[in-house]
Amino acid sequence: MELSQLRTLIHVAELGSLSKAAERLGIAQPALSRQIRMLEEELAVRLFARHGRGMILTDKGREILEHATRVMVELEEIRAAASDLDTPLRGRIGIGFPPTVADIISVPLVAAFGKAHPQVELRLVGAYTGYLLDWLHRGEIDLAVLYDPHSARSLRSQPLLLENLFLIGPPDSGLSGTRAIPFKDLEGRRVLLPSTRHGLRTIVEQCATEAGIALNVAVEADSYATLKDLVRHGHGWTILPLPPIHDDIAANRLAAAPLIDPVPVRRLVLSYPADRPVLRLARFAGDTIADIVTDHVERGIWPGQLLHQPSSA
Amino acid sequence: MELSQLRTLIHVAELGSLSKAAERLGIAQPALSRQIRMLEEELAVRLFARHGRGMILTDKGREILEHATRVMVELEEIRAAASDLDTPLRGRIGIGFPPTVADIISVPLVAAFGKAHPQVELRLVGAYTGYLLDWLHRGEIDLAVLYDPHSARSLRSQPLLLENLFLIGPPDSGLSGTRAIPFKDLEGRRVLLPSTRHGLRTIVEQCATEAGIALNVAVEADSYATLKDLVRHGHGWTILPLPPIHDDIAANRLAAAPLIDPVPVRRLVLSYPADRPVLRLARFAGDTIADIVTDHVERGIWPGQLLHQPSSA
DNA sequence: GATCAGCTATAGCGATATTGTATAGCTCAA
DNA sequence: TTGAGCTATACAATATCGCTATAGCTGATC
Repeated sequence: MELSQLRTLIHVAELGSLSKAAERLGIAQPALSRQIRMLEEELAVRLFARHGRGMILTDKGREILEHATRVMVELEEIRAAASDLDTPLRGRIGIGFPPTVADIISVPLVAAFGKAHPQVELRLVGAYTGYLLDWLHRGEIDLAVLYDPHSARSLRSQPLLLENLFLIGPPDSGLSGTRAIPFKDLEGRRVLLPSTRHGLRTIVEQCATEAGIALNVAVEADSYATLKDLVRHGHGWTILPLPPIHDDIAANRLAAAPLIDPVPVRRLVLSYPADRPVLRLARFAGDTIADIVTDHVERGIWPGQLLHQPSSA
Repeated sequence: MELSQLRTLIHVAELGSLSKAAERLGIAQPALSRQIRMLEEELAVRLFARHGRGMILTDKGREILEHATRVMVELEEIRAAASDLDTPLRGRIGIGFPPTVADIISVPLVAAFGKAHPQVELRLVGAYTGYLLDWLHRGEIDLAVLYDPHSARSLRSQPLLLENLFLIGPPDSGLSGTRAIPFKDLEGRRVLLPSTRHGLRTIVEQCATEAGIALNVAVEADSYATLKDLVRHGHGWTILPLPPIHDDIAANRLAAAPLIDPVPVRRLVLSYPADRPVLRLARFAGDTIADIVTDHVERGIWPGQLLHQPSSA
């Protein structure tokens, strides 16, 4: 096995043709034909099925291609390690967030990339966990911040934060950051919540069960903006994380109080596809996101309990 | 860069000598000298520091060696993929468990290896999470089942199970699997628990706080056997997972009841070091452990909530 | 300080491997 | 049927690799 053979395998697989690969690589077509033949002979395996106009990978060829690709990735990492490490990274990366998390993290994340790796093209995607999971699996994004899904085997996740949820009411509701409200006190009161397919709703209902009460869910709305508006106009209270409410509280449009007995929390994780190595670009993005989360929690902007060790800088 | 150069790098690094590597590889020493020189020239990096009797890796050389090793691992995976997949794996693997989990998993795990990969040498290690984490980091074990630690960045974890904890009393305590006990009922009652540095204790105290009560911890003991004995002899009640109690309940030596408001649970995860690729041996072990956990939960032997999708068999 | 053992590095040469050229042969579209 | 587009093989040319010979350095020993 030689690196040139693996390189040829990769290019022929992508182009479906020895002749096209020869043109791309600047090597005569018969040379590539023999490289593939010698690789197939050494492994005693048919990598390609030939037909009249080109060749396509067999199942076994596809499997071996994945390893060959990883070899190339490691060689790139070798070259990267050998080169000046301060050299800015290039390329593009897709990062997914739940909408409210995107609001918090986008600006400092873009600033961090702009400073360290200005040539990187960022693609920041805000969507709900179900969509983000789908895009991770399909390779349309490279990593995502997720509210804790029941992890598929194909994801590698590292916990970031247990995010506290707060009771949100109108400004004259008497709710205060300094006076915790027992969950039981919500019995009989009108609450406005996202729909049952929303993870936050599941957590709130779980807490109601633990507190031994039934919730009076007057309205379901999946948009935080809608929920906030309804609360401001006196249609009931809601339960949300604090960051999207921060400005409304400062402007005395809304009030918030912590909940206890029990304390509703959501688990935030950073997830990567498990079947692809985490490249330096994704690693930088993940580290930066973790640092931003840490900073926001430590400054009190984002109430919750950190679940990871901040990276040493 | 050529594979022969990477292979030479690996052997010279290990032996600290071109001459010794030449002897091992059956190639003349000047040929290896030129291979290393050409690799250093291509990468524009000093991989080795030469001295009078041999050569040792530089920091950069050590970093590049890790990638080179991964390349070799991927090549082995290519050869393995190419060969008959039913061929039993060989080698040795270290797997760590918390003690009670080891009791449950060891026999079916060894049976599964014996059937599919009889030539694999298993090393099953029972220890508490702190020790297991340390051994994972140091490479003394290859994967571990852990009660959910605050994950270090260097681990890749996949969730397995939310394990329910039960209230355990003597047979005449009136405790029954069919009658859940509210956590509040423990107020004022003598309870026997592991010490404060034990994860289970943390969870129980957290639940007590949520229930708004203080626990009367009469005795601390880290051994489940000791706790069981003390309970049997009427010194108080304890809170433990069900599997280690299973036989005692069947023999009417102990009684158990679920707890609610809140329900105490522990999160079980399967962890691998993040800085090493998961080889087929470790992957087989991980899949098998997940299957055993699934089987035990589905048969009711291990009460809890599965957190992963069972592998399709 | 001299000598020797143990090591790495380079030069030159022959053997081997790889690539390029020429071309045969197959498939498929027009 | 013809021609375009492709893969596969044979052979020659070129590049690479390993071997031998040996220079030079370091460090242990006497």
